[in-house]
Amino acid sequence: MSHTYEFARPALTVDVVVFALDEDDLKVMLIQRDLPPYEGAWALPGGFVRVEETLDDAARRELSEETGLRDIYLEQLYTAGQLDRDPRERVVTVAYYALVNLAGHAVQASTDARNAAWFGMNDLPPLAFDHEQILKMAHERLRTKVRYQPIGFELLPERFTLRQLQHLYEVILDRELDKRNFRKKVLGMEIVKETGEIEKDVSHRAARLYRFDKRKYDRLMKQGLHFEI
Amino acid sequence: MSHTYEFARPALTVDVVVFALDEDDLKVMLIQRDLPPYEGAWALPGGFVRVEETLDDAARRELSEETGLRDIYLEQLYTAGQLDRDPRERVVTVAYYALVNLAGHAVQASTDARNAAWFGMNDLPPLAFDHEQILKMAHERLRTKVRYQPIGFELLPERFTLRQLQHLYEVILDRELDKRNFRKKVLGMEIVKETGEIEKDVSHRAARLYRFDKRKYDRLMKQGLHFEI
DNA sequence: TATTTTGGTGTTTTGTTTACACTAAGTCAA
DNA sequence: TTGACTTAGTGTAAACAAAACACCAAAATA
Repeated sequence: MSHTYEFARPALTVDVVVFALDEDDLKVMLIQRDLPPYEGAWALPGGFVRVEETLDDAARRELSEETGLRDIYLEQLYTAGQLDRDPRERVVTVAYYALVNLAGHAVQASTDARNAAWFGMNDLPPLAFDHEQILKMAHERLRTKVRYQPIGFELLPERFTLRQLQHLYEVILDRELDKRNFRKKVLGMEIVKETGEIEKDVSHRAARLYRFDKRKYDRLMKQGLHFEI
Repeated sequence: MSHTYEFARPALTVDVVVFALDEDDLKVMLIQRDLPPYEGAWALPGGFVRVEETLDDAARRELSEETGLRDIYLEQLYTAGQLDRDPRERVVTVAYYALVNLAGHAVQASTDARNAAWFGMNDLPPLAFDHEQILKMAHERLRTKVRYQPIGFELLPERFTLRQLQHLYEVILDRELDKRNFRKKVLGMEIVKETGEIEKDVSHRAARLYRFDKRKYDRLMKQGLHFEI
């Protein structure tokens, strides 16, 4: 079935920059394209927005179809509308970024894409379309936002050590932080809570496990308080 | 001439929240609709994105057609895609916000809209579509962004007094600032420059006129320095 | 049981932010 | 022309926040 409109309409897509964190650095999920244009090149997961779904729904659906990831933190980034960003026709894309903890979510490439894989931010292949630009913007947004919104926790397992949390900030902000000052600050804000447990299977003294206390955070923010790292 | 596609496509529009500042208050430009839906209601200026123009171009074109405003500061806000935001059909809109100084730009309602007018942010009429939500978001963005980006200057004439600048921040941030601390901070950052002139036609002691020094600002930012009010 | 690795903890110094009040310059009206 | 009024312009001290800095404890491993 086809659809006819009085005026020409741009196609509308969503693209998602999915970030994750491993021991060493920040990773992005990419998909190898199995269709022209840019056949064989790596690209952000994404696809067309259906007329009966919201933008957020479209982003979640594409992510689930192409990578198997679901129930993850997702936020709109910006909308790219250059005239020549797709060689076939006018395509406007709403870009999102997502944060996932590697431990909790196994990735499986599925029917839509030949291959899905994680790439280190310092080891990226050439990307299709304007995806390099979108990725750059997402990275920048993550860097600025992580400092005043507690989104970093989305990259960690539910229970984490303060070392892991500090490591997260060091990787994202790309600078070293002082252990004592960091712990003072985080614990002082009272937005993480001890679980009473300690980490297991490590070949050194085990650290306490904490979890992010969202209730407490929301209460503090309502009082006009301030989160900042 | 009509256009046919294999899959249904949402319509794509742009909407612009135009802010200005007068002596008392932050103002927004609204347009009274002369067509259904929401005939007679006030709405943000905006309209359909043409297939051969970028999103920014569409926003500028609509703004110019509907309000006569041109060459003003414009920045993308976010893209709204709820299913029911327009009663006629699925419409996705890319929202922008714009800043203009009232002195430099006379507003003229033109053919597209019966009427364009400024409204104080504390004295808004009911708005068409989801424009209230978009406006709220734009206001929030302005409040946060003005503190760490020198966009406030866009709301002032090219030459301004420190009193005007302080007033701007007080209105946008909705709190009083200390005169001495404010001046210390602004002059200390060295991003405004004395023009050597003083204001005219005021019925009290005339203040010095300054202008924003963009070159200096860019240089400071390149050195990794920080703007914050 | 000695060695290695990471966990966990306070104090001092430095810089930043806030609070606060008076004199100077010009306008206006009596 | 003088007195009253309005806004311009200026510095210091106190409070608070950020940064620098080093050692002992606990657990694992050889």
